[in-house]
Amino acid sequence: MRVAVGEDGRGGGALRVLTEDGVADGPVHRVPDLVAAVAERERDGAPRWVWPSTARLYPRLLRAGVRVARCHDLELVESLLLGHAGRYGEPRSVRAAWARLRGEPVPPDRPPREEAAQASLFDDDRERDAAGDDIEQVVAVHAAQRRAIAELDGFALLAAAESAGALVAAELTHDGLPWSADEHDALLTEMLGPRPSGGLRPRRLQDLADRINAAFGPRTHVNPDSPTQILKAFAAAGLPVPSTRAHVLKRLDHPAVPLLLEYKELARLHTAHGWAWLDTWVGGGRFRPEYVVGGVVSGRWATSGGGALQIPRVLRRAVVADPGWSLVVADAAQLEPRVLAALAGDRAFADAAAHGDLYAALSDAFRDSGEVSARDKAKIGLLSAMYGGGTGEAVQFLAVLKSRFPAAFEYVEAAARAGESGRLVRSRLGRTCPPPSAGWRELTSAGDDDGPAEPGRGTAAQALRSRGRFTRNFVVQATAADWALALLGSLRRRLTALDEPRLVFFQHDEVVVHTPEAQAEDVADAIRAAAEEARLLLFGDTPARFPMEIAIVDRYSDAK
DNA sequence: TGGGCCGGCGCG
DNA sequence: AAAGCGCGCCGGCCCA
Repeated sequence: MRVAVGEDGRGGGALRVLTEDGVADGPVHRVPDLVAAVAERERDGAPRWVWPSTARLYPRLLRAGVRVARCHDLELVESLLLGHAGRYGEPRSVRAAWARLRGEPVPPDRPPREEAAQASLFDDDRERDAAGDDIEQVVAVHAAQRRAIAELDGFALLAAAESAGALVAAELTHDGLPWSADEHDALLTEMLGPRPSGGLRPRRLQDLADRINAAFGPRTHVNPDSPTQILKAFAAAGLPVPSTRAHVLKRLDHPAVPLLLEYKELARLHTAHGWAWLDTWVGGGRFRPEYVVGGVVSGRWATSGGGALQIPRVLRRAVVADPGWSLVVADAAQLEPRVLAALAGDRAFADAAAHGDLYAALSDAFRDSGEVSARDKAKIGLLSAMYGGGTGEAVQFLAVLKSRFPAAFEYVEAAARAGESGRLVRSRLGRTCPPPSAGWRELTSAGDDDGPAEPGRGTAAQALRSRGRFTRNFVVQATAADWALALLGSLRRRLTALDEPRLVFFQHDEVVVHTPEAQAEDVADAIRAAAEEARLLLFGDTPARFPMEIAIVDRYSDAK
């Protein structure tokens, strides 16, 4: 059973029962307390909730202690359908979708900030009504989406997985990642010195900054945070460099270099994940980042604050399970090459990807050269195939891959050719890459491959290759995201059955579950089962496997 | 002073 | 050793 939901902007709303196809199957029920109404229906029957936006509605339900099993997120599905039709970036609200159905002018989406502010800003009923949902529109847009989905292979699963992902994302924010502010503070103090007052540099950073200045001599003054000033200082010292990136500096023989490298590393920790970050993002022993489902074209999630997907490895020491609880940390080993093996139906490759270390399994195709191990050659070759590299030694490694695994090789080559000719490519479940920009079409259609390039735009040949690399990678990265989303949905369902364990972190191909110690092994089993279910849902009987590396720990940093 | 771009680097 | 893909965030810096 499905139930359509519309909010009225005052805490109430409307519900309407639908058939699976989305046909209204009863009258509209107006309810004064939407949270209570959803809670009640979820208890007796757990329908699939059809609502405009999980990100807007579900946090309120969670705060009231209400969790739901399934939903259909109209805005996320609208985005997927628009993308499939090559119409990236068009408004995706229910209002906009309704207008498209009726051939009326399509209203633009409201920026997220305005949306967040809306609840508190309205001071009269008319404005509230304008911000609320029209249940008739909800029902009609859902029915149209169901019809469109039915025409597209894999899309029903994609819509369900994306919607389940939205539930997970809201729950991750609500539950939070266990985070020890004391451990974090101790780590910062160890590495940077005591917390400074005001906007001062921590002692260790100031000390390094002073020594860097001394290393450049008495007449030079540099702010180590300024790449421009560092470039000038090295040039003045007779060492012109193209940039101040760590790998460039490493090649220089100058006393400032080791100091600068250390400064950069510590300054990064201080500015990105220092005390200010701790104050802003950690409270009550939990880190609560905001995730953006569908925020990356490939279907990966983005974050809108807190940088949850860029937590430095050294900080994982601050992620500590509650007393009597454990963290179950699981990541999909070498997910992308395995996805390619399954996608391409490359028998030899999939067999190699059936067990254990994939790169090691492929390394018999290569020879150790002393400098580079056979395993590393296999890895470089694979990454080059998936990312579009192919300079230097990678060329030979690619050639070996091509002869050993022709189907996998051809799969990504075909995706690259599609991109270069301006066509769209899709993930296994149908998530579609954005079309090339008008500027790209203009630049590449003239046929002036090596004509004079306009400043800053590059040549047509560069643009073609760049688009080819993008679509080449898209098919693999987006299908890996399909798989991860399917795993997440399956795991969420299994954890609900275990009751207490909670998903607390998700990062592309890795999950962390916070669980009572006694249930840790059950959680590990649930993760393995979810990975297997995702494999079957996406690829059926492929011989490729997606092994999960699982660790049961008290601290995130103790996993691998 | 605030917006926007860029260099650089964290994560996968 | 870096590279080839996808992101977010910071400080510096330029401009209005």
